[in-house]
Amino acid sequence: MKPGPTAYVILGILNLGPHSGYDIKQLADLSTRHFWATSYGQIYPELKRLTESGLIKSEDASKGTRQRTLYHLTAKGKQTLHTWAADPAIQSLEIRDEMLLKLFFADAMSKKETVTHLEAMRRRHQQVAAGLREHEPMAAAQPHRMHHEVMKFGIAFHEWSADWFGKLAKDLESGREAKK
Amino acid sequence: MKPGPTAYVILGILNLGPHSGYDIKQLADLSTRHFWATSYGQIYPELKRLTESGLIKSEDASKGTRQRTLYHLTAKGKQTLHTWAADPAIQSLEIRDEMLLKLFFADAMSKKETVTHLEAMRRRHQQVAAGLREHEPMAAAQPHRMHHEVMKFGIAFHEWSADWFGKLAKDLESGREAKK
DNA sequence: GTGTGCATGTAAGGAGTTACATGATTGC
DNA sequence: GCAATCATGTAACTCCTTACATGCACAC
Repeated sequence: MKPGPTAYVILGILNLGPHSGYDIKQLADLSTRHFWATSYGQIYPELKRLTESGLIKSEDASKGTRQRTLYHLTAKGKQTLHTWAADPAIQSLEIRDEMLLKLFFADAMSKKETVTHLEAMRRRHQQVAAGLREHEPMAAAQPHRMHHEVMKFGIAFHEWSADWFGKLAKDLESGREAKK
Repeated sequence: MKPGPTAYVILGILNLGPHSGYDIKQLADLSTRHFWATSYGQIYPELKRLTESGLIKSEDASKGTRQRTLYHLTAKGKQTLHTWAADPAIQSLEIRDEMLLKLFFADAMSKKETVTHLEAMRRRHQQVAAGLREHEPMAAAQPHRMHHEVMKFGIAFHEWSADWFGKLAKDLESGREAKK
């Protein structure tokens, strides 16, 4: 059983240093979340599998009676991570956007409802961009350039999207057609 | 059991006219695929469920011994579709991009590998945009404006992305830092 | 006569979410 | 004392993909 992308989220984070399952979740939420989300329900079982495969190793870091387990990459894990990352084969990109779906079927809406909907989409993208912006300083401060670049991509994408839907809303409202 | 977004793909397509399960798949692949993909494994069972819920109705359209079933919306189905579409509540947007994930963990790559990877990302987005472009005339020809607008958004998004990664690749290669 | 497209479906399995359960520590 | 946060995990469930199975019709 070869590891899926979620396993590589874990390996990638552990490549930055030893972390607990809890840590991994927090870090993923601050960084990879906007293009690859994870949950505890995936992380803990995956940590077990990766340990069994010898890609990571656990070490007890409990404090008193409070349990804590740190994981770190093994040489094999590091190797596996690198092999995966360096493989340039085109990988899947999947998007599931329910609002875009609603917009697509907007015949079922009045023009006014459509404009409202477009406004909501614009706001959503702006909010996501703002959320990412908050964490940007952190991404800028750490030494891994691509961490920051990927964050910048996320911000730029959501701002660009907000813009696009804002423009379409305006066009629709003013009744003009055709938009280059 | 309330219908999920995939059910609304079906309802939305049936709102355009009666179609078979096969038709629905073809149409979805040409239109909603880039932001909400579906497969036969979802469509056929869902058609059964929607029929049982009274949102759609089947009618036999076999030709000789060759089986064919057309489905069309009932009044209740039309109502359900409209209620869903008009609900402005912010809906989920999910992105899963394995290449972005690899890029994020690019510490595991050399600079040269990273540039190659960025180039691959650029090409991927260009290819997707080109694929959508092919279907654009069809989207432009039919009377539902939002069908075309959503298609235009897809094209613009992938072209914008291709551009972004192309620029980053150039920046990295020329060794310059900071990119506004 | 044969390959391509039309047409319908299912079974198995993988991936991921949600809700739940439990308990310790820290700061107010 | 109480709330928030740290910390680990599981069970049930939904959603979706993939692979398979079957067969007709039509154009070449």
